Amino acid sequence: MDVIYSSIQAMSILEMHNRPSKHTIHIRVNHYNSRTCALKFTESASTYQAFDGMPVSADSLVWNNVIQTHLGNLNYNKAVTTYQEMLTRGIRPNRHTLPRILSVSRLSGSLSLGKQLHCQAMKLGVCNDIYVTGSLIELYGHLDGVDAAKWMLDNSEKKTSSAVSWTLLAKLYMKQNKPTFAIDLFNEMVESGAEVDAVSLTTAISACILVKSLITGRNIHDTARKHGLELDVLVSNSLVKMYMECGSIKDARDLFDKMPSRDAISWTSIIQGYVKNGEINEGLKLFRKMVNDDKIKPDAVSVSTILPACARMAAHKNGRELHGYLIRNKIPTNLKLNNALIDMYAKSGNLEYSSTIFSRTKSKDIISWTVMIMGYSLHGKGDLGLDLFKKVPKSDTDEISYVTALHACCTSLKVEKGLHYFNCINSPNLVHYSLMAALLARAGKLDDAKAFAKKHGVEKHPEVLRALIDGCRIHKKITTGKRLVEQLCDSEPLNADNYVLMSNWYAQNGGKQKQKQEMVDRWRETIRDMDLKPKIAYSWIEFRNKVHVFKTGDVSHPRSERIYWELESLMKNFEKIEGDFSFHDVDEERECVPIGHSELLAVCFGLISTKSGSAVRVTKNLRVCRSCHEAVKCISKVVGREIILKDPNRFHHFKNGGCSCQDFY
DNA sequence: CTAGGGTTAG
Repeated sequence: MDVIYSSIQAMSILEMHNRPSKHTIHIRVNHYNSRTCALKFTESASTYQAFDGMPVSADSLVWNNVIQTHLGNLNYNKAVTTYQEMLTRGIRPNRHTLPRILSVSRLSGSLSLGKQLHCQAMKLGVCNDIYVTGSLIELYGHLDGVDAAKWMLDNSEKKTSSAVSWTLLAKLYMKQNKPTFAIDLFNEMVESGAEVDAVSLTTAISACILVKSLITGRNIHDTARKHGLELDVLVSNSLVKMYMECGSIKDARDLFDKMPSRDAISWTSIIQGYVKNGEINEGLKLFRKMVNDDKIKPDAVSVSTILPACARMAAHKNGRELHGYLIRNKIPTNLKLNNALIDMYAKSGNLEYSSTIFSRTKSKDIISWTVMIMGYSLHGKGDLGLDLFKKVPKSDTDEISYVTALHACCTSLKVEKGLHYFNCINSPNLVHYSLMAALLARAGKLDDAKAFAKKHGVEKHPEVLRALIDGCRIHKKITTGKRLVEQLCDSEPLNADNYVLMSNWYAQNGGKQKQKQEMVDRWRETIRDMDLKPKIAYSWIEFRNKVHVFKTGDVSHPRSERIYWELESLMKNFEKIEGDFSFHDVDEERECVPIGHSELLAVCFGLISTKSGSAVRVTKNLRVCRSCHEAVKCISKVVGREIILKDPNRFHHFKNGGCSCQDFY
């Protein structure tokens, strides 16, 4: 209170006397390279003899507070004027003044002011103060490059350079995306005998996370142990995160369990780690444990780190549980959290909830619009998405919102509109190009699509090629498609999925059975010979708060036998209904399993586990294959239930023998 | 009287 009062008092005094002074000190602007500037400053030190006459005054405290207040209010000009006024009045700046005014010069982006201040700091004899050194490192680091900052640290008196200075510099390296430099710096610091503290360890550990080096991470863990800081909450939080990011869940968990006290960050990072590794069940379990056992209230931030995971996993019930938690505990939501909820519900198949939250969100930003439009589009409701896009304030649109507009055009096959929106984009990027190519190709305008790609010089790009291939698949342009797949393999020779695509192309379109099989086998061999690893297909479904995962031909599920029995009896039904229904011998997943594709297993598990009439929601990590798509259409009719299948590209709402994607998947 | 800590949605 006193501080505030004295600041106000000082300010009013200053304002009263706020007229130009007769003896303003003129400070020469130095343009020397920062590596040499300190020397030059010394040479020109005689310019600043004025300081010598200044008495050390208790008044500095008040002035420092005024500068501090202006700094806190981001009022840089006023801070500088105050500092000048201070000088003209003969108040000697001290080691508390310089860091503040140096921050002002850094934040206002003025290197020349900073250099003048550096010079004054030397003249005033405060240059070796650790706070002054720190702010100079920050100043040079942000305005004159990290090398200048390094020079600062190297030339500061080692005995005064605290861990803070080292850490500041390490942070600068990390901003420059040079985490190895940060790690080297940390090791140098340890060797130099400077005190190792929690923050410097944390910084070094986050550098390890960037380089994903478990070995380096373990070394730093050892250092932390030696200094007795292993269980410091800051250090162990970042170690837990490091182990998770570097792929050692076990180390992360061991340390986490050892921690004497955990905060919301500890819990959030271990949960996020599990979720990132696909172990969403364990993540949710820990979330409940955090709330119930540790009595920690996750805030909006920690919930919104977990929600996107639910969105990715399409774990609708889990996401809803989190949402329910927020409501029950009256946790104040913010726009980001609301957007994450809209996105989560849309991506996990519950558009109604999405649009409810969306319409209740008062101050929408462009992300709110984007996630909602994308939500509609993912569910095959491109028209609704486009209606919504019309309502987006024009000034808010950005490149990503146009991505959703084009996506919506794609799902509703609106070629003219697509072209119109494409022309509205200031600087289109590859995503826009490939969506446009996909739109044209899907609409059957394959030549236009190719011409479009060529015109923009993206005709060889994998994403564009994939879009064109899709068009060929839908419109049965078998020969053109094959050529494009070959091009795709040429342009990405190490992507196994391309050869899988090639193999499937032959399997589905390759003419005579024997010849077909030969080609399929040949491509399989290629994949094996090149030692490439195609993605493994799996599907999952939520049941009783757990996510059940199925791989192709999976027999590991406890109810496996019952699942296959169900599948076989359903198959008999299709034959009756569809006549010549049959599966392809090879599909997009490389496996030669006639039935037992992961999505069918998950669907059947859903059918036998939930009550009749309710919708079954399944998610798959790869695109659903054509035969499964047909099969699920039939199943929806036979069992009279809605089946919602999410693949990486879209949602398929199967109902009464049809699909929302209208076979344009 | 003062710097360095984890960053959340498309």
